[in-house]
Amino acid sequence: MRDQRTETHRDNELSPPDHDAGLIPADHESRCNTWMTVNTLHRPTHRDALVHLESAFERGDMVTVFGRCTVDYDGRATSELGPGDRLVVLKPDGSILVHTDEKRTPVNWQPPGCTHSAGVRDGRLRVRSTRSSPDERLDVFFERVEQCSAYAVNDRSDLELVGSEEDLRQHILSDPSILEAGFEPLETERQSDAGALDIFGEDAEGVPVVVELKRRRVGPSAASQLRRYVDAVRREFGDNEPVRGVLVAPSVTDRATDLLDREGLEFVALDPETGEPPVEDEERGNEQETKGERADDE
Amino acid sequence: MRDQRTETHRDNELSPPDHDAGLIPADHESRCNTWMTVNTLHRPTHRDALVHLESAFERGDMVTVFGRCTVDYDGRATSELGPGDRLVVLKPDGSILVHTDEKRTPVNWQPPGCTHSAGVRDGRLRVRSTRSSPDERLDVFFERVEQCSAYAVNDRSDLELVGSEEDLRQHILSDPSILEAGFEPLETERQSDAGALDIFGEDAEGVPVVVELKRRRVGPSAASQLRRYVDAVRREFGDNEPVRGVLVAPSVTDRATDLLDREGLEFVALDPETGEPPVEDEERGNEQETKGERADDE
DNA sequence: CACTGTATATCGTAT
DNA sequence: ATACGATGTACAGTG
Repeated sequence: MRDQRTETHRDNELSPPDHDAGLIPADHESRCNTWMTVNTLHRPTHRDALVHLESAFERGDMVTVFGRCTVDYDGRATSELGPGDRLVVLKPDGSILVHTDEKRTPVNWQPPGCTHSAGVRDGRLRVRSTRSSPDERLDVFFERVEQCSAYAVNDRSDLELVGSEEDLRQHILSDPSILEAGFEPLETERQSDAGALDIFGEDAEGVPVVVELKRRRVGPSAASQLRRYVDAVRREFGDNEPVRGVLVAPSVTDRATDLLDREGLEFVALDPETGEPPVEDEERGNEQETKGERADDE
Repeated sequence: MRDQRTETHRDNELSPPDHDAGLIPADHESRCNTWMTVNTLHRPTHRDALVHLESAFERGDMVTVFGRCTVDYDGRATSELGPGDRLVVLKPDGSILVHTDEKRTPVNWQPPGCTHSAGVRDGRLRVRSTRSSPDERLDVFFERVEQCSAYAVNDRSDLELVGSEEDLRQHILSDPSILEAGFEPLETERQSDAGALDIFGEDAEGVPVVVELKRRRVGPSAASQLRRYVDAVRREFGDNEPVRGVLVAPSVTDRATDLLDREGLEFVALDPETGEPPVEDEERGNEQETKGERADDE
């Protein structure tokens, strides 16, 4: 992902804070290892934190700031957050996260592409992140900084993930019969007036089939999406030509089943990881005949 | 291996402040300065980090761990992440985030409700977060810990946010004419076979109107959603009764406009923050006559 | 629990 | 840049 650094001298921003509570002997720390990967100030003055932040931005470090703060956001929406202790994470790609002690989702944030800056205003440390298009601004005002760390990140690895919709597609393409005997895929991402079709193919009778894939249990919106695609293909092919629509997912809700039935669309249960029919919980209310023929109530 | 500096700044932790897991009374706020709110180890041994983590979990602290690690996830999907430097955040509500130096979204995570644990396995520090239903496990293996911090978080403030779909609804309910002259809201969240309708009302002629609200520019899926609702109400009212469907959003894409037209549905442009027609970029390809009557090409 | 829909969604890809 | 759909979406509200 990123390159590692080669510079270790950072003594300028390691000026010790004024209070002595929780002091880190910075110079000692920097000598501990040749590659300085973390640089931390405990209870710094706003001024020291400011210098620390700015040099971290300069270096392209990832930064965390913990302390008592308020947050102000104005952009796609507008929000205010009163005083509290939060962990703020600033990334060199321009993203910023404000985390409380709850939830996976930050209470405030900004996606990559923003510009970070810091300053002292009215006796508070202001950490600001802005961007244009859309015009947005996120301000964090610290009345007190408990800790401020800069991290030199070295990360080349990419995440490998199994069980996506793409995996489900590969399962079907490598063995089309798991969808239905005689199914023949003709095209993936085939364009239509309504957008790209996941899989377009023909059944054993040569009837066109639109296949929409979902990696997890589907509701009404997936049924509607399939309908839009089938409608588009029908407009393309004319009213005389039959076109089938098949929704493929591990399971389906009752309301979606009703919708599919009304629209004359079909459902096939497949697990995205295995490419096989998922194990049925007989208790659950969604029994579908996985081995029976498809209902031809059209 | 490298066990330099095993005891780092733990002095305050050894005299427990007994601050019952971050729930600090407001009237003791002044004393908060003397309490230890952050507890940090630099380059700890795995064993020291382990002890630090476990007592932080015990206290209900928020925790960050930075170092070189690999990540293993198995649950709704499966993923692997090779070695790299990451910032791991563990929250007392059971959520965990693994952040690289890029993206707003963590590279791996677990939502609230998980159980955190830590241990040393094969010379690596293992931080594990698990839950059942769904059965999921996230393992972070640190080959080296650069820094490990525990934060006592005190946060009572709630986020106040303006510009949501709910705000748009309030705008329309307090002045229904911004939707259309003579519009009368009758019910919000009215139930139908297809789900709850944002606003259900009547126009000046007494014709039923289904209103679907969106806080931002809408595409085909919003049009389909409105169609599902209108269909349900039409089934309810019978074929003789006319039912109108109106999509309200700041703007709409071309494909969604086509879809709405084909379905005989309507669009009204309103900004969720102001409740007024948004300022038009004449350059943009989505000109709609904001002051003209609605197109009655049905 | 499951179901449904919103989100400052974020993110990737194609146009 | 916008459009469109996937996401291990997360999250809230309801039944």
